[in-house]
Amino acid sequence: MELELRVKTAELLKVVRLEKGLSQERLARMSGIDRTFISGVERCCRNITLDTLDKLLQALETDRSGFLIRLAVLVAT
Amino acid sequence: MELELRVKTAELLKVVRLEKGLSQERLARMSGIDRTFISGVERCCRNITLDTLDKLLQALETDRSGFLIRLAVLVAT
DNA sequence: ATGTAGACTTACGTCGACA
DNA sequence: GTGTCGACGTAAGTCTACA
Repeated sequence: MELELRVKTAELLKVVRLEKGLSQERLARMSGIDRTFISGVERCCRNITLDTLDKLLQALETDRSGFLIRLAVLVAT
Repeated sequence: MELELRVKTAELLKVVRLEKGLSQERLARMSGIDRTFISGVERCCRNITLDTLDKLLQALETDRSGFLIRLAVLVAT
């Protein structure tokens, strides 16, 4: 399926954000990424770059390795 | 470290391409991504989006899940 | 707190050419 | 076969404002 990676990443980003108890607003301030863009990413209207994804992961205090493994599981199903 | 995700992804993309015995030229034709851009990505001068990464993985006939796990290992070290 | 809309700047990604 | 350069169109990412 096309777009699979983007869709699953969007899903997982939102899950992790909620796990951390953060609002889009707070994540935006912490990551330096615009809130409206984060909104678009989570609803999968926006195609994110690796650098921007990296910034979000850092702000979420999620280690990259763990995120990638969770993503691998999501993508496999 | 900043850019970690991008750097490690670039590394792994090149490794996988060589494992498959493909040239940048051939990968470009197969994926529909421009050769000069692939060159830039592998040398980490370019910041790729998830959709473009996905296209490259499909052309490389690498399952997304396996790639993400290898990437997780690379990023962890 | 989130979604959307528009206007804006920068970088992604394409293409042709040459070392 | 790869790196690089320059030019180009489109989409990434910012920002303000309103529901």
